[in-house]
Amino acid sequence: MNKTRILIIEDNDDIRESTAEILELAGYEVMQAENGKIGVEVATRNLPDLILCDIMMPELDGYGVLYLVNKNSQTAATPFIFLTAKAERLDMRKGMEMGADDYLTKPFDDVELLNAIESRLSKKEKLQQFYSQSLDRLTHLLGNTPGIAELHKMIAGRKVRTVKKKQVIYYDGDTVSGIYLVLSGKVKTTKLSEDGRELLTGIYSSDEYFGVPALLLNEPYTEAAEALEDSTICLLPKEMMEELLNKYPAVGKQFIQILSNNLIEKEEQLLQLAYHSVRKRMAEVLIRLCNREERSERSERGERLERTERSKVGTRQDREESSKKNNEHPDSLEQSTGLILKVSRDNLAAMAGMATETVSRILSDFKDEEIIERKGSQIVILDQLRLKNMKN
Amino acid sequence: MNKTRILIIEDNDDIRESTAEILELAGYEVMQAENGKIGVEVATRNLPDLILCDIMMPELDGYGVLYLVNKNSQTAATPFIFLTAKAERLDMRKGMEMGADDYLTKPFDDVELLNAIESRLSKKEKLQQFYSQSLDRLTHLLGNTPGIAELHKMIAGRKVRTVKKKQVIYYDGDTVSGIYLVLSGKVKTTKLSEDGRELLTGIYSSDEYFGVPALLLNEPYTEAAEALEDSTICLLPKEMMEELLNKYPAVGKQFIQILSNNLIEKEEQLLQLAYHSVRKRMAEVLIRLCNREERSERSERGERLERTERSKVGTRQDREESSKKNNEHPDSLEQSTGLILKVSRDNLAAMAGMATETVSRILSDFKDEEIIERKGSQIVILDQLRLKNMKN
DNA sequence: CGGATAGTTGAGGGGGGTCAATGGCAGTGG
DNA sequence: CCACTGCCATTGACCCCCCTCAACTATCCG
Repeated sequence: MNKTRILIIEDNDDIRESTAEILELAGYEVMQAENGKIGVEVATRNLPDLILCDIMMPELDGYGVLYLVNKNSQTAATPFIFLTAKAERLDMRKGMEMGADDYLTKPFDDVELLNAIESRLSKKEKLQQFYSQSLDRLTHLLGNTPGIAELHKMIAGRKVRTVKKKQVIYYDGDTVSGIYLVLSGKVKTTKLSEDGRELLTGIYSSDEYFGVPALLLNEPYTEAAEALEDSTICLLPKEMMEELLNKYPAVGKQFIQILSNNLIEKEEQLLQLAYHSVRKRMAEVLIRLCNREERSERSERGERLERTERSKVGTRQDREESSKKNNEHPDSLEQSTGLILKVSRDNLAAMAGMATETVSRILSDFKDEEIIERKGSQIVILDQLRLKNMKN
Repeated sequence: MNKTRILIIEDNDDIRESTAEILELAGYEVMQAENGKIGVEVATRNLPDLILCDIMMPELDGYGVLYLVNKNSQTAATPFIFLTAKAERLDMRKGMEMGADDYLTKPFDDVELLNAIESRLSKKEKLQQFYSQSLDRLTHLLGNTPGIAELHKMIAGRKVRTVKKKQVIYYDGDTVSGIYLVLSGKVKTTKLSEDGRELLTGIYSSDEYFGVPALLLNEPYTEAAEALEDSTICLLPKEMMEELLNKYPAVGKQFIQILSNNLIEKEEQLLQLAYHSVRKRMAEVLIRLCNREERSERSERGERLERTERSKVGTRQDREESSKKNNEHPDSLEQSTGLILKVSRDNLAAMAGMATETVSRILSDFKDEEIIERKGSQIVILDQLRLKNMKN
């Protein structure tokens, strides 16, 4: 096997050369660049396996490098680690949100450096493997017309980004660089009203796209996106999408379906907000969440054959799944009593457009009426039917 | 010029033959069919210029004939007149809603018959001419990529349907036969809540499509559509749309844009319904209506050169336009004070999701504050800015 | 184990829905 | 021409739903 090749972009000669030395001793092949511009050139020409990059640099700063590297499909999947002085911590978050994979604060010692690099390289491999599974799943589910296959090939080449719970992926008003696909975890999109209350406009889990309408309209986002739990997502850049849309009608049809579904759902929600009591709205929100849950459960079950090796990756996640299975087997029908939802009151309130206190009160009522049960902050749905027939 | 060719479909031999005789005397070329099945065959083979058709027939009834004739693109644009016994009046409405152009109640005399036929033939010509103008307009506006041109060619071949104010075009739950394009007039789509209150989900005027998501999802309508004023619309059947979508990415892109826009607008409305006071919501609804008005006004103005002959067709409509122009010229800026809106309180209430009484009250307040003025049941917008900055 | 964060419960008040009565306006028929 | 009728818009009275504020309790985390 070839040596792993690392590119260091750093304007300070001392730091760059000493770092390079450490890495060479550790058995890596090292390339050096003394500013961002050169760095990008080297990256595109030599396609390193990993990039270390300073933020503060003349000519082109670290953000610029990251942006350009991500834009180029050949280098986009390359792990990218920021090197940064301690004072720049705040800017770091921005860097992470732009798609950097990790960061090291200067001064760093040898161990830190090598650890970060190795963990990143191994993680990349794992994620790549994991993602290729969910890709298979997608392909499997959606059939395999010419355009869709291209779409998936494109997804395959993209960098997988991990976001932590509560991390913001984009803000309302940000310019759009592409469309996002959730590989694992959950992401919510929200709109803020002037007085600061938020409305949850969508929840997206595995295999779902978000940020779609903004991309296709070529306008800034009209909503913010935030991870509900630790998630892995994948950015499909605008240029690629447009090319695919222009070439393959099937891709367009795919998105038309998604948009149409969304639209109808939103109209239903409008009706509910307009004329239904909080009580009924709460019930409807719970049902929406149940349906999501059942759907994703079903799609997971359908795949269980082909990926028994997944247990190597997920640990906590698998425990959850088995606990769900217990509650699911007693009656194997759709009408599954005992579905567990994990949502904060705040998110429930933001979905139904009401105050968190009201959510609390209504859930208490539901519990008294034995429609639901509370397990800590989780909600167990006992009687979907009564939720569906909730009077106004 | 060739003789105009008329097809009579009628199972009663006496009526059919006597009618045929009258028509031949009047100089038409006549074809006869003694039941629906034969009628459809003759229609597709000989492509008559007009079809007269009984409703109650063995083998295939009038509705069936109409359905099949409309489905075939070669015959879809042929004027279609129902012949019906007096007792069947109620069924008639159904026939008209399905796309018949007129009906005659048996027994009818010669004059009635010939009048109906001639008026229909001349109207067809006028409409065809008018529509080809709005087609030009569309093509002009949207550029002329390969797919779009096909789309317009298709529109050109379609029958134009006229609907009267308050006439329902489709109901919630109806199966979808195609997508609608408004050529003139205004159409609203509404959803009904269980307790009968309605929410207005969209208003569509010239050159806008409605019924889009239902078609593209292949599911029944989730809303009802009704004409707000006398309108002309055009149905683009499902099969054709699918073919175009599969062939031309540009067509798909077009609809993606429409859907995305709709989606973002709906999300904005969700936010408003969730957290804004009725007062602010009312202001927002008025602004939405103003924007629509200004937009359609602008697109009309852009075209005024190419269609001076239009005054032959519209009479009432043109008077409206000139009255608008008076209120528009004083300041030629966008910020036009004095925009006139014609909406019923009920529709306003349905748009904002509140009670009509509340609409009344708020409009009264706005009038006191000199933000609007009332001219009969019309509303004159005096101060858009204050509407936009309405506090919550 | 505190300190923070998330969730629950109570009291109070106002925004906006409901019901009902009245006022305007257009269409209809005498 | 007016009276009659029916529909739509307006206004008032009432009161209930749900939001706000506030205090309290549970849960999670270092």
